[in-house]
Amino acid sequence: MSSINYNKKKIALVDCNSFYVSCERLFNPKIQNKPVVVLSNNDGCVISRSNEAKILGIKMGEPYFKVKELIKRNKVYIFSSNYALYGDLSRRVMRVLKTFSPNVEIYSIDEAFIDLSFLDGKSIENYGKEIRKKVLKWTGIPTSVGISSTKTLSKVANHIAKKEKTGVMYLNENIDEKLKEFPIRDVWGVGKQLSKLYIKNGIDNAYKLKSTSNTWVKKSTNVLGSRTAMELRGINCIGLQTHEEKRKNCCVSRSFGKKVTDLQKLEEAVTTYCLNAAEKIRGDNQICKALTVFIRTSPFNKNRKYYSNGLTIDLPIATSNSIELVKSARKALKSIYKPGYYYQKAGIILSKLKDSDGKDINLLTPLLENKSKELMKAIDYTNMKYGRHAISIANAGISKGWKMRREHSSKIDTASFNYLPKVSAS
DNA sequence: TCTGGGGTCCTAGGACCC
DNA sequence: TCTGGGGTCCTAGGACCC
Repeated sequence: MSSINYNKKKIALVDCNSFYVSCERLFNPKIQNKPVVVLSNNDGCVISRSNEAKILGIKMGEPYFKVKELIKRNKVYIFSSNYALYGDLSRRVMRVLKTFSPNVEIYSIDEAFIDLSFLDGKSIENYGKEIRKKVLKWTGIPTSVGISSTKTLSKVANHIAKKEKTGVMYLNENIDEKLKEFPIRDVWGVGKQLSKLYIKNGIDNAYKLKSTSNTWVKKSTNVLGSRTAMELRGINCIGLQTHEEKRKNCCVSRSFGKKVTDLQKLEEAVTTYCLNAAEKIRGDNQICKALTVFIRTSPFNKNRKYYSNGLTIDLPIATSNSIELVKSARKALKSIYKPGYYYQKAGIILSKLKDSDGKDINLLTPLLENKSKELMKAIDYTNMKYGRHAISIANAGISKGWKMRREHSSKIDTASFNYLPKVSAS
């Protein structure tokens, strides 16, 4: 007996192909059809690969030093990541996507869910093609479009679309056949741990998870696990989030280019991260009530003792004031710092964020608070105009011996006219 | 020698209260 | 000798995502 789905949703997942690589290619036509990778901060890991690079066997997230030889041998083009560029191009892509439906959820820097329920089943595949065409024409970024009745199924459809010539897949018929070929570890929401658990219980593809009793799934995993299984059955459990919500935490952390041993260098780093984070939350009109500082040595080096620690300070008054935050951050750092270790990474998390609507001004120090607000505005403005940290607090240090490596940067800045991409309007 | 960064959500367990 | 139970709130840690 076939069930009838009234008001069945049609959700498209648009995913930019090898997004960071595609961004670099936009400004460098020579690397079309060539193997290309983009490295994470500090040139640590491979985080984006062109198809040619994937074929060479370079894996996602692989440490750069492990594939360095392979990369050299095959003349793979390498880029250090340039997030300002990718963020800018992402916004352009999303702007185009919003012309296709009033209900768009920007899911990540290179992905968006689009509600296409207003279309009939016949026109939907063509609509997907139109989306791809327009995004490519207006931004130069290639995409894949997967469409189905739930977010989880549209993720599956998108995987399949990546292998289709058209780049579009409407998963509506023979769903079970497709799910039988779909490995469990590739299902959205199934990570390493769940994958292990499912396979141990004989569930090695998406179809088997779909057919497993919900009671078992819920008992063996949690509500998220059962939500995934339900979505595979075509039942919508994960709603479309069409308005952007403000973040609840703000973290700035970096690995160091060289290991750091002394407190002063750590202080410089943590101060810089703190200034960054404070600027970020002020940009969103937020204030924070708590702050965490963490430091750690390398978890990979088996020859040295591992140390990892963090301390959270509950602030007496919620604030976004850089000076206040830096003061607390330094205090936290001092109490977790231990000499004799080779630190690899440090970071700061601003948490318990809330909107700063002016009501939060402390009654005891309204004058001071207002003054510092003006000061923060001035700092943000100057940094925006003259480059990041034209103005900085003395403790941020000048030498920056701990700064990260970025040896392969394309140095493209979309804010500069010299680098505007040429898009053909044919 | 060299292994990213920034998020979200859920759960178990402790603290606390009556 | 006998040492409750149920509720709420918070947090740390884990799992997941890109």
